[in-house]
Amino acid sequence: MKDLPKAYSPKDYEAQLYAAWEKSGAFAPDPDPKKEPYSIMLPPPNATGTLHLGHATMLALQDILIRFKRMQGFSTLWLPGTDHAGIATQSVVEKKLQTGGMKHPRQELGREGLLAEIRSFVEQSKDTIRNQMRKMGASVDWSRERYTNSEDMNHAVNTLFKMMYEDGLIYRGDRIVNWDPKMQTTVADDELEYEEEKSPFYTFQYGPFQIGTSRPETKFGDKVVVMHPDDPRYKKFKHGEKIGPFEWINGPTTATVIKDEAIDMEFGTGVMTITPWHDATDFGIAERHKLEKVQVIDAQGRLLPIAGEFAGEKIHDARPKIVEKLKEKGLLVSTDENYMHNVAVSYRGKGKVEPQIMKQWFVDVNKPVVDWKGKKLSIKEVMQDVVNSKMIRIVPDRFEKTYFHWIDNLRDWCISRQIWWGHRIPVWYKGEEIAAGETSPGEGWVQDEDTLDTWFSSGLWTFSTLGWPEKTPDLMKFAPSSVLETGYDILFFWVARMILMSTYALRKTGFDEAHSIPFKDVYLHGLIRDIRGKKMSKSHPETCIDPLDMIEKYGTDAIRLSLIIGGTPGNDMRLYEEKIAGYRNFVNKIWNGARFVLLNLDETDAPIDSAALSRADKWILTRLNEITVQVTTLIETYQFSEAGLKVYDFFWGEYCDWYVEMSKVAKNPAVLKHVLETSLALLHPFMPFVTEALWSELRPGSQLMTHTWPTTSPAWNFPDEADEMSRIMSLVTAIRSLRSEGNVDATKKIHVIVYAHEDLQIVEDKAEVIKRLANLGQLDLSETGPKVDKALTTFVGDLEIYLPLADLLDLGAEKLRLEKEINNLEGYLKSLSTKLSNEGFTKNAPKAVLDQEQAKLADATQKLEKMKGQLGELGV
RNA sequence: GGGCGGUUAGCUCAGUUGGUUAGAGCGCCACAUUGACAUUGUGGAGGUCGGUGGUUCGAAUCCACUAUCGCCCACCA
Repeated sequence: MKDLPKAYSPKDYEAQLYAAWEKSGAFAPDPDPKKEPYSIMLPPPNATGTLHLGHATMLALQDILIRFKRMQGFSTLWLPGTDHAGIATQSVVEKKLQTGGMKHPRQELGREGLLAEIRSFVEQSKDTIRNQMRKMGASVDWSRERYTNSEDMNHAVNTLFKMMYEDGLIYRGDRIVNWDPKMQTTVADDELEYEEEKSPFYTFQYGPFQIGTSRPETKFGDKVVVMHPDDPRYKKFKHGEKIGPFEWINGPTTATVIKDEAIDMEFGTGVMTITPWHDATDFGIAERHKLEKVQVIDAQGRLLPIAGEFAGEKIHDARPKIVEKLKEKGLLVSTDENYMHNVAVSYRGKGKVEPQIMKQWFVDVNKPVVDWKGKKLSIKEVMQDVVNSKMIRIVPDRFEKTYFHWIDNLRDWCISRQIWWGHRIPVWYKGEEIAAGETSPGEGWVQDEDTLDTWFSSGLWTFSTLGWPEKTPDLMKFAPSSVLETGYDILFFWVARMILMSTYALRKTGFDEAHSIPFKDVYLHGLIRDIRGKKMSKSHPETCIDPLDMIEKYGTDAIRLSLIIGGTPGNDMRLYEEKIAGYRNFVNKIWNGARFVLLNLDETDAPIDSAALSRADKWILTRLNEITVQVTTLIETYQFSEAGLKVYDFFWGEYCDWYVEMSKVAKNPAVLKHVLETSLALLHPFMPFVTEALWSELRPGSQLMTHTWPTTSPAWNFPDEADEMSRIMSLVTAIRSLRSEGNVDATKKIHVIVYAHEDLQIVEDKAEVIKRLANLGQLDLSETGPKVDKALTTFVGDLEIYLPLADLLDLGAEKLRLEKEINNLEGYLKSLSTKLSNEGFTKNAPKAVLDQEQAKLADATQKLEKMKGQLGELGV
């Protein structure tokens, strides 16, 4: 007799259990060389703050996989870590310093001073994150924790940079970049967000043309007017023709006509002037036609001397004045005040982006430098090949399409950032000379001031964390990792970049193609949304859920389940408190189910006696086998929600509601205990804490986390008895339903089909049925109340009747149903035999499939015969 | 403009190669309650699976068209 409290209190167990797991050393991979490796690299959260529900989901999913594989006997590595998140972190810290009263942190603190501030902030964040991961129950190997901006990571980054530089993959060039004047840095194309903005759209007279623009402040240097070559309105203008002089903002100007297909004839007047320095499309046109590029706005967002009287003004202030001047000159044709357009904003720093031409470092994605399957491929082609050839599988597979589309449009990647926080570019300058390397080539060399894009270093995550460029035992054993589990929102940012970096770097350092990929599977989870389906944000505190609050309130197991169940790969999921409370109830149900077992255990603790199994025992053991197979397969195919639901339903709906109830009349402690323990094992990956807590009550001194994953027991498989049992259960349900309607004594005619041992009897009078049932089980069913209710449930274990159709049925309806079913089956049989007589199918299909089809055929034939028999017996 | 996803009970969602009477949780209604559990049990009400057409013996599931909501990419002079 154990004395456990009536309700499970997570707080009393969780921290203590986690500490015990950690102490047991089982978080680290088992060194046994016979065990197959299984590894997951945790997508490193940004070391900028706290974990949100997205992180919690990711931790839960990965922990399920790791715990599952660990129990299955793999040598599992789950490597944790954090990301330094360049722009995001520097921006957060600068903002903090500014709210603290410092006006210009960069100028006031200098490079080293600001970096010191950021470092201490990051250390704090890391601690918070570690603590939260522990609370989530994440069974990560803390001894291998990594950080993207540590010294060894820096070494890996520098080594790779140098390799790429020497291969000509990294080059420096003048390119149009997305300049964030607020953070004073460039931003990558895919780090842009677009915000809708209403701003006036002006049409100006430009020589003989009318041109539209929402940005008149860029128009000072425009000397090129572009139109579509097929536009009939401008047929008389020739490509290359000079126009003017005519009056423009600051006096007369001339222009050149250029015809280019990039122009949309439908938009505005179909003519525009271009500003190559400050617009990506214009830059493209200028490159194609080898046009001059003039800078109009500086890096701080101020107009340059070319703007004449407006020089030095902020664009925002200058814009209305410029329009006013053009209006006075009679050059303003019209103004559309309601023009809606998108403005590019930095995803990280939230600053409005101004395109600029600048000297930046780029990665060439089209240069064929990778030895890949006997050819020289560009990194872009390798990225396509690994997914095309299924070396890497993306789940759900629809994201493969998205991935390919992104790669098809991939341009050279700008990797330099004008911020201080991050990996400083390992390039050194001395006059005109340039050298790449980790350390200064010597006297008088100056290192590049800029840092690398954060994704450059996180792209190395899967292998740099294992010790690359050294060929460490970990790297040899655990790369490539088994699965990358992350949100679909960073498929491009990160997943693609890891594929790029890993294939290049590992191939370059002697790994074959199969060992150069970063991971074998990619599992993408959806985003967690609030009850309204909106992204959770701090601006809506009423629907924004903090995982820590929920853990405090409902326990970790409950929140883990509520994040897993009901979610499907790649689809967003809504979360709300009631759902978490629901799973808290399940946690408590498990607790109490186990309490019952503990109270009813046999002192002898004898093993299951196969010769002394009741029908109920046989049924629950058979069901347990089925569930074990299903759950295993479902987890292996990343169907976590279904897997969790399966055990949930089994444990609550079958084990507790039926088997435990029956045990109150006639119990088999060995079976009770076995099914409970196996269920706990099956549930452990989903809800590690409560299962481990109960396990230690059932088997003191033993650890569930490292216990063997359940397998089926062929000796305890009784499909026929299980089948009978479920029919009996249906009958009981039907009788309960009658009783609950107050119909126990009713004389209403209902036909019940009861197959007794041998002879078929059709009993038309319900009262008669009740009487017979009562005789069989010595029950007085005329009584109502919980006693009868309970008795009905419990006595089915001994009920010696067989019910193929556990229902109360109208005979006419039953006949119709059977006829319909027979008709369907005949059609089914026809299609099966057609399939099996088709040579194309029989020749090409694998044997297993053929056998399966044959079995289906036999099965259906038998079923058909049975139904025909039943129809005959009905005799209606 | 290109692509992807959703639309199933009052609400939130499952339903993976088409197959008995479409499921769960929450909510709702009725009943029950001293022994595993009120964080409970039992029963019930509630759905023409967005629409139309097609394929099939059989469609929530496959195909075509369509409506609507959402997301991603590109473009926006």
